[in-house]
Amino acid sequence: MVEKKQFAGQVFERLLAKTPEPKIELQYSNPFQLLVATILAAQCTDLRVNMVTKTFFKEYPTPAKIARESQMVIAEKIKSTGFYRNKANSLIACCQRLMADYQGEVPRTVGELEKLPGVGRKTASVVVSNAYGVPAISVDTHVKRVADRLNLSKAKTPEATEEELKAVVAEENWTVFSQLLVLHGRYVCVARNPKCKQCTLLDICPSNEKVTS
DNA sequence: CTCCCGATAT
DNA sequence: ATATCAGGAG
Repeated sequence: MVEKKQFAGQVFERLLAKTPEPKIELQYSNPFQLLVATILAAQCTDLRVNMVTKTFFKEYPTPAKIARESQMVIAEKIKSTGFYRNKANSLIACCQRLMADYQGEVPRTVGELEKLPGVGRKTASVVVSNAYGVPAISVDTHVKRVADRLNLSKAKTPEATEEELKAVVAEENWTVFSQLLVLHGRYVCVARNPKCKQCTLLDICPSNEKVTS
């Protein structure tokens, strides 16, 4: 446990040295936009979401309008993010709930957010940490993979990984740590051919010997 | 555990 | 042409 905390701290320091200000790549200018962008980001790259939201947010600046829109109309506009029917339904239902139960505001806790349609634990954590400054570790596919390769977690589920990471990282660093792992996973410790040669963690990574590139 | 889907890397 | 990417709901 103690060694694991030290190891996590070492990972944190090294990644932070490379990226002093790790920030989320989704573009948004308020909690509502971040919520919408993150719902659209399910199984989709942030880059593509940004292409869609750039115009989508001009047309739908608040939950009020989405809540009254038809599924087909929304679906058409978010099509390129994939799973567009599901996401359109989620978005509309989510905005209806925002209007009905939260005066159009985005709730400030993971618990409340998770109750919203289309919002799972990963999305809720992203919103709460980035929009409201609540410490959170959101375990997406990148965090899961990187934590796994670093043996920081051998958990099977994202929920379990989240708990293991929270146990070895100081709470005030949760959000930054989480974002560092996302960026590291997205650009260096990628799924297919991890770029180990240019990895700042190469010498301390338990998975380094198996890789060549 | 299966379904939902377009975009991009190979 | 096909494998892989990237979360949530039922």
